Formats: sequence, structure tokens, C-alpha cells
Amino acid sequence: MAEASADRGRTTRQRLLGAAAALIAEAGWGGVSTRMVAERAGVAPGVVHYHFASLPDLLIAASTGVARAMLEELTARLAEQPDPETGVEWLLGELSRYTGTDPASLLIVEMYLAAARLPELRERLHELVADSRAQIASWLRDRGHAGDAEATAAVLVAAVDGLVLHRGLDPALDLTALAGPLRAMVRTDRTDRHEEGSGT
Amino acid sequence: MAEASADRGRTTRQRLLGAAAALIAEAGWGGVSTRMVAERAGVAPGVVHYHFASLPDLLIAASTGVARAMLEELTARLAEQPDPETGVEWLLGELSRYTGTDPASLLIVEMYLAAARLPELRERLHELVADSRAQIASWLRDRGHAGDAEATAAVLVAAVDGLVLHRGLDPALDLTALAGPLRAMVRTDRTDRHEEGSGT
DNA sequence: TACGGTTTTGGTCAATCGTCCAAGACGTTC
DNA sequence: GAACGTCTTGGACGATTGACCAAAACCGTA
Repeated sequence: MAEASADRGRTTRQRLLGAAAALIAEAGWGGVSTRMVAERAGVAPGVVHYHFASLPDLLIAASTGVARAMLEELTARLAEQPDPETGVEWLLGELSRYTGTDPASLLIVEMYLAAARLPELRERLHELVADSRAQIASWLRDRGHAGDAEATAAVLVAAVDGLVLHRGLDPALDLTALAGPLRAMVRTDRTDRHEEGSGT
Repeated sequence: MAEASADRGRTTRQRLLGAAAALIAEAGWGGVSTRMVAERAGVAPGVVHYHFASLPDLLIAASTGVARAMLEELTARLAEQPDPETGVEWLLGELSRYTGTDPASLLIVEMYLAAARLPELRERLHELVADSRAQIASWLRDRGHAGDAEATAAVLVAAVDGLVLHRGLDPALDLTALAGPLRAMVRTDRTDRHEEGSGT
């Protein structure tokens, strides 16, 4: 078989994915063209449609690949934190690395944007977010969070995305100063037990 | 003077703004063309560049206009709530009207994400958000929130935006089930007073 | 009726776009 | 060396884009 050719093809494919991810961050989802990707990857313009059925296909594969890696690492390291309170503190410190205008932040933002128009991307992104939410919820449960761990995790993940979004508007926003409210939220066990049930 | 002509112009301008806002939600920020807006507004294609310097100019004016009206009404009605706990409860109910796929949600989302590329839009949106944050913070202070009202307001607004974003990914997400964590957050006064200072 | 400022018209321009394809290049197998 | 599968090349196609402009239309005023 022509295994060497296939290898060459896989390398090219990876280069296309990398170039696409970088360009989404630089030019925006709608600002990426097949020719730009090809040039960045150092290949001829036509090669894009050999490896991918369409431009959106390429962009979806590229963005979800990067996002999955980022999210999985973040949730995994969060789960290593001993308790929710130091966890959110660590989380804010980690998020401070994202200014909202750096490539990673922009890629995430662009992906959320495009997800509103592309059902396939929306589905994949939904999976990623639901996954993180579930992992964080179980981490909260394991660490003695007696409130509704699912609800707390949902708000926490939403707050993280919202903060990244707001960071783009105002890079001066000091995330570490927001630990107070988040700490209060992750330990609802002793503070919010009067009228409603305690979760699932 | 030709006051009647000027009046006609103002009406056309308003129609362009309305058509642009609707189309941003329908087709996405990058999916709107001058010809689409003109057709929707019932005018000739060239009229867009008579009333606006460029297409981005039109889109920025249209989106910030709608967003300002929405945000101001939301924060004003939130400030009418008697205390933070019922306030966030009311807020979640209000947010439930936005499915994440309705025109209003889509417009807001598109605007946030376009702001990453357009400095002028970013600046205007930053003003709007900072304004809401400040108003909510002072409302929290007035209602006896002894924690860092600024920080709480920042997290609250970020969570709201994040939830709208996540709602687009998962319309089944039940916002009213998330009251617990938010309630815990808005009354940090009796629960988070040990090591750090109490606000500004 | 003729003039004035203002708005509207409909079309042109060069540029860019996604997609497609026939031809060539490469490395392996017979 | 010939045949083969795989990948790559560079250009072509029709469609769409933002911006622009000369000319026409409108309406109160003189």
C-alpha cells in the first residue's frame, strides 16, 4: 500500500487544522478563507477541499479540537484541587492568563459565536460543556458541597465563560478580586438550607 | 428649509437600523450585507452608504441601540426588587424568556463576539456593561449586601451573559433551577467574613 | 414656474469568495 | 520500468461582496 503517502496526508491535515485554529483567532470565524488557511499551512489552495468536505467542516474540526484539549486540561486540574473554595481561587488565577484578546480566548469566543449558526458545531460544543459541567458537579459533590452540585456547576461554568467574555471588553478587570462571591457560591451547604430541597 | 426631506431621511435611517438589527439576529454579524439590509428596509441598495459611513458603522449603531434599551430595562426592573435574593430569583425568571435562539439572544451574542474584532463596538459595549455593573452593585449595597458589592455584581453580570450563551447550546437548560447558587452568592455578608476586607 | 437642499435610485467597479477539476508528483508494489 | 493509490498543484468558474457615483426624484420656498 501507499502508506507513506497516507502519512504525508495526515501531516498535511494536521497542519491545516493548526493553521485554521490560529486564523480563527486572528481573523475571526467569518474572516477565514480557504486560501488563507492553505497559505498559512504552506500548501496549495486546492488542498483544503481534498482533506475536508467544506470550509465550515475544517473550522469545526479545528476549533473543537483545541477547545476539547483546553477544557479537559482545565477541568482535570480543577478536580485536583482539595476543596471547592481553594478550587475557585485557583480557577480565577488560571483564568487570569486569558486576557480576552489572546488567541486562546478569541478562539473560544469565535467558536461560541459560530455555534449559534452551525448545528453540528453547536452539538459538539454542547457535549464539551455538558461534560465539564458534569465533572465539576461530581467534584463538588465529592468535596462535600451539600447544595445542588449540578446547579452550582452550571452557574460556575457560565460565570467562567461570561468572565472571559467580559475580560475581552475590559482587560483591566481583576479576576482574582472576584473570589469572594464565587467562594460563597460553592459552599452553599451551611448557608442555603431552609425552604428548598438539597438537589438531586 | 427642506425639513420634510430631513424627516423622510430620519425615517429611512430608523428603518435601516431596525432591518439591520433583525438581520444580525437572523444571519449573524458577518452574514449581513448592505443589499440585504436595503431590501429588508424597502430601499435601494445604495442608500445604506448615504446614511452610514460603512456597513460596520450601521451594524454597530443598530446593535448597541437595541442592547442599550434591553440592558437598561433589565437593570432598572432588577433594582426595583426588594432584596437581592428575590432579585436573582426574578432575574432568572426574566432570563428564561430568552431561549438562546430567539432574535434578542442572538443579537446580544453576535454583538459580544463581534466586539472582539471591532474596537469601537467593544468600547461602547464596555460602557453599557460597566454601567449595569455599577447600578447592580449600588443596588446590592443599598439592600444590605455587606460583601464586595462590586465583585458580586461583576460575577452576577458575567453569569447572566454566560447563561444566555449556554442557553443557546442547550435550550433545555432550566435557569430557575439555578437560583440556589446565585442566592448564596448575593448574600455573602454573614457567610464570607473571615480573612478579606469587606469591599471598596 | 424655477430654485434649493436633501434624499433616493439603479447600476458599475474591482476584489474576494467557496468550490471544483484536470493534470502532475510522489512512493510503493509488481 | 510500468502500474497503482494517494496526495498536491495551480488555475478556472460563477456568485457575492463593500463601496461608490451620476442622475433622478422629492418637497418646501421664492
